[in-house]
Amino acid sequence: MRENTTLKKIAEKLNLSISTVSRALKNHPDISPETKKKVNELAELLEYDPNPYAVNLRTHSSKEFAIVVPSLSNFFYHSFITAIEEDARDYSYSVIIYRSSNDAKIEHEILKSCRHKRVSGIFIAITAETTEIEPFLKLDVHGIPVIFFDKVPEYESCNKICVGDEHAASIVAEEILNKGIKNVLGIFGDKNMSITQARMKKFNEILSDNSQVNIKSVHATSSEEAEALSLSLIPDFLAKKSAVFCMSDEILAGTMKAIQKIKLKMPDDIGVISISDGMIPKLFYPEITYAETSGYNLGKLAFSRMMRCIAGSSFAQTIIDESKLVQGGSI
Amino acid sequence: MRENTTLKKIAEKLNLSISTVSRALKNHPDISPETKKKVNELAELLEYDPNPYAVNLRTHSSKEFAIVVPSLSNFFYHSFITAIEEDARDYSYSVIIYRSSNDAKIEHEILKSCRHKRVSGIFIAITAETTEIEPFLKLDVHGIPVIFFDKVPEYESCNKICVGDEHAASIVAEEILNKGIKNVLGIFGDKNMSITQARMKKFNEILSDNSQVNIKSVHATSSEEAEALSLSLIPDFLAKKSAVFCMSDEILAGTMKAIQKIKLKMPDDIGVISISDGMIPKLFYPEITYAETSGYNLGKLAFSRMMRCIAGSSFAQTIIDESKLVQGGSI
DNA sequence: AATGTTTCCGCAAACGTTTGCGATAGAATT
DNA sequence: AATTCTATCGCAAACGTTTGCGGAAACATT
Repeated sequence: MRENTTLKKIAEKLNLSISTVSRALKNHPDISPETKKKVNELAELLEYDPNPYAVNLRTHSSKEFAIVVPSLSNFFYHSFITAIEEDARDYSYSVIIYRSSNDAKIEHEILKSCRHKRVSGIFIAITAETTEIEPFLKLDVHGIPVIFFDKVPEYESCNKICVGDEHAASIVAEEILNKGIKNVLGIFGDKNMSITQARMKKFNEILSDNSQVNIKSVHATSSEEAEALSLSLIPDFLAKKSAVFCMSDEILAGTMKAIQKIKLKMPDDIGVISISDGMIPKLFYPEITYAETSGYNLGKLAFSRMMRCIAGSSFAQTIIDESKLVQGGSI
Repeated sequence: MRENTTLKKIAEKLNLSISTVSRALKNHPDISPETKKKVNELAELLEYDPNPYAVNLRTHSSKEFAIVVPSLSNFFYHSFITAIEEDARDYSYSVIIYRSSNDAKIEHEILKSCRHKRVSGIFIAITAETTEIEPFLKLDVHGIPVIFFDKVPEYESCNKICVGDEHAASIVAEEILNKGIKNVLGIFGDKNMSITQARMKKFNEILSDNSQVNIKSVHATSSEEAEALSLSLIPDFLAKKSAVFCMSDEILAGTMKAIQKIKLKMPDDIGVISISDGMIPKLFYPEITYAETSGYNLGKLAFSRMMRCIAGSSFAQTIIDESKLVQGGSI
């Protein structure tokens, strides 16, 4: 096992002190140009790279961000991560990705590890079962900023970056009105999730304003359940100009299975519209019209908020990212 | 910013030396049971956790694995990561995930970072443009085992865990023969990729043995290209008992778009079969029959290989994971 | 009572940096 | 010629651990 080159080695070869080498490498004004040149050349040759553990031990700063997500099999998180990584690179931070598996215990361990590694900051989408926020506040006490995104806690005074659930639901509802749809089947997710409540409230609100539209809302907690509901309910909707709204990708997947099974054609037999990050909707023909929730945008917003926190802003803020309608041909 | 508790603080409160506290915490036989009890209790109370930077600086070991993948939006890698994380937890290793974005330069930086962090080991699926393997060999010199998976280099003497491309292609071909298909359109990926060559060779080999089957092979490098090819070629196949084989999810997505566009019914109008991790095939009705390449299996195999390496095995090995046919109803 | 064994614990060095401070030389100022 | 600057550099402490070694009791053996 070959050893890494250290300041000490460079110092010995050049007959200098360790401190001089260290300063030369960071372009400290105390060091003469000639010495700097010599040191830099040898460092280059020996492929010197500072030992991050020693640096951190000394300086208490790690120049790395942590991103914690419940799951990775998700286009939305993937594009969020992409956005963060892009920006982080510009500021020469590196990013490490953690996966909580939607398990509060694992999440807690990850947090602890982040604390001890003294990461520079944490971006986190909490698990569905996360109830305590003290651990997060504790991180702030330790000087590690926490930016919540997507799945955020109820707690008020913390930094949250969310997709605009109300806004997404509203542009979907508007589109339904525009198309002159008279019958709507809305399939929503788990009743207890705040995302469900927000999307459903706004959606029903807008469509109820228009007395000519007939709405039926149901809940499904899995793709299979969405499929079963679609199979049993959609046939009743075929008589008149109608559409089904799927609140999420998971539900959309189930509904599409049913539509294929009954051999319905979009948009004539039935319209389909959803809220999505855009991956699933593009697998079908015609492509599904959807309100796009952009993980990428969210990432950009989260990063700039993070940098502000690191710069010293202790002011907590909730930022909402609005989505835009992407036309498929399904409605 | 509150400070973390250190050995020193515990030592002072208990009027002990730092070394005694350290040893007590690791249950060293030199320490009396009473002292151990006192120390452990106070450590618990103060939420002591060793500073990983100090530990690493001292011991040169980090107890963490790195997983490097080109992309995260991929069910296959996701299940690979899941498998590694499960096993790592059992051995109290933690895992950090890096994303190379299919960029050799970024990959190289990640590798450097891994080296300086002295991760305990690296699991990596290399980028399409990775040509040099010296950096990987250098890691081995530094005592960091590297296990390649999925996308592996040509280089012989290294540890590789791959899906059995030949085997997957063969069971797909067998299924085509079983179903009595006479006309086959095979859509393969980029000609230059070894995975394409392996799958195509075996596929054509088996079907050619059977003189009654008529095969046409084409290449597509994107989902859109696959769709275009499907649109133009599939109509010619409708006359007789025929099927299309999609080498990958990307191609399958394009082909399915075309099939929906032409309004064909599976399996009567045309059969569809593919090699996949299983996510995309389940979005359609009927579900697509596919040879399953399991990231999860690969992960388990990779991990046990890794542990053997850490235990000292310098013997390089290539392990092939065979896949199994998952029946949909598409052929 | 003298010696040998345990049992329990502390000293101090080391890992590789960063950084405040002091030291030395020559140059510039009186 | 005595003094003050300035430019360069080195010393040493600190970050929080781990660990070889040695030391002092307490106990057991002659």
